[in-house]
Amino acid sequence: MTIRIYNTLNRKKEIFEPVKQGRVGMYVCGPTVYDSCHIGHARSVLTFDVIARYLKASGFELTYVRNFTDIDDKIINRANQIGIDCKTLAEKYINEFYEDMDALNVERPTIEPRATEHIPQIIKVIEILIGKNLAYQVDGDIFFAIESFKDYGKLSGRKLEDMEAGARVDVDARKRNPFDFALWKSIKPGEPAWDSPWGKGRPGWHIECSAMSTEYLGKTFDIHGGGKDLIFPHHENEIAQSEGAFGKPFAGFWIHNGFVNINQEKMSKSLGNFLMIKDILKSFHPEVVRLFLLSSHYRSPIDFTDKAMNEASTGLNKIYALLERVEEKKELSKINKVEPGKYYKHFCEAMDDDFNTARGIGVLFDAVRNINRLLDESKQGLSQNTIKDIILCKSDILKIGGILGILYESPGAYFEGKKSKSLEKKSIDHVVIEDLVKEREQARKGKKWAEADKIRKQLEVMDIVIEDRPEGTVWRVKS
RNA sequence: GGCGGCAUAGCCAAGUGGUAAGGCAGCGGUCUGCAAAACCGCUAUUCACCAGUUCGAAUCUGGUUGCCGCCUCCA
Repeated sequence: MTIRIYNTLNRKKEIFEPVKQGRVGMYVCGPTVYDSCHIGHARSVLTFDVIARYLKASGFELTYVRNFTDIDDKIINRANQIGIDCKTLAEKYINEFYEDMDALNVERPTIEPRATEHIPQIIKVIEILIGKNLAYQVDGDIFFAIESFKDYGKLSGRKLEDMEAGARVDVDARKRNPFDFALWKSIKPGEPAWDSPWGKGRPGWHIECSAMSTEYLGKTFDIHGGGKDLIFPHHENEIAQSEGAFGKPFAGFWIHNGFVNINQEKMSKSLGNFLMIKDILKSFHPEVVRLFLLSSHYRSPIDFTDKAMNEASTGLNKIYALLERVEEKKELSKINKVEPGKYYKHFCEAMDDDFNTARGIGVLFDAVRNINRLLDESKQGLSQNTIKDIILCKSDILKIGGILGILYESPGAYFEGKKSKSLEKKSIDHVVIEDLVKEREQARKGKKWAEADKIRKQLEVMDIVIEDRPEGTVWRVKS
């Protein structure tokens, strides 16, 4: 089984081969912790969460590093605004990040380093760069000299000459080239600072990732990821720093996820349309968020709309309803360890092709339909063969769910949770519904259809849907 | 100005040389007291447009149009 990954570095899909056979080192740029996480963060984090899960499931021993940028202009500004120190601010948003991502069932990376805890490593890299004449000091600031690094621009496909033409960059007369960037910034009043050979100051934005990835994954590692926007300048600069300092190839594969739009608009401060994860989770089940975000390929842009979310919700219901249907059959409850079946294999084929979760979700629905069909066809009882097929297929569904990070609730808990949440929102008592359902069942027993239908209508207004099954009546909340 | 991406049914979305996955919505059917759920069938002779390469293209090449992103903090 070979995995093919679209490598931003070469702008094509390439066969994935890690530096060390069987082991993968992956570094992903995490958030700058100065504000709550929005749906765009969720997409990035989920993309790499699924990649990490899949690599592990494929047998790789994975070291997954995702950093927190906990010192930076934005943090300083925000902290000063609110009147608290940077550390407290960062701590607050790191905790929020965990709350959001735990809610979204994101697995923790192997290591989650913070910039402020790696100042010595950062200083060391800067010293090497100065020693190699790739960086220069002006007052207490250190800048990287991009013209001294011959490969500058290879990730983003930029040429220095072209960039200078229509560039909009801060003019800093002290820089040799306008695109030179700060490795170290000297202390300013009211800013946190650390001792360094160049006096008190703090690291620039890009250097932390070079220092921390090297610390935990080595000078050359396999995968470096992040949002598309990070390609330039952030990742370009990381390459310049790391390859400049160590003279070795940095990351073998560069993976970048696409953006999330809101109703076809880019999320931006001016539009004020940032959708925060914690707010989305008030309206939608976390697995709906996952299913929605994973239903497009990670590199494509995706448009967040209520309609799309409701469709994802309908889809998730369908899968859980199937799982519940299987659970209700005693003869299907045997839990034996089952080898991967054809649906899981098809899913893996999709994932091997640049982590194509969209195609994989198609396979998931195929599997769901397959079991529903088998159950529909066996009204008279399940044959041994059918039982075997269903157990295998269900096991595939759960395996796929494990990679996508969905279907981890029991169907019962899932539907109960939905009911409670929906009824709570409408301030309707559970008991009221139960009573109406019982009343209707009585009416039906007496074949008083008009009365039964009237009650059903009543429930429908409350977004309650009735299912009369052979075993009895069940009610659900409309998705 | 420079760099890059995208255009597939009513909507969402896979498919990168071999004859259009999947989901939602809709219609017809099975089931049902009627429904709901589920299943079955139907719903793109066609993949923005034009030319070319090829036995064969949604897929490759060139061009046109339209949309979007990055180049400034941004996932």
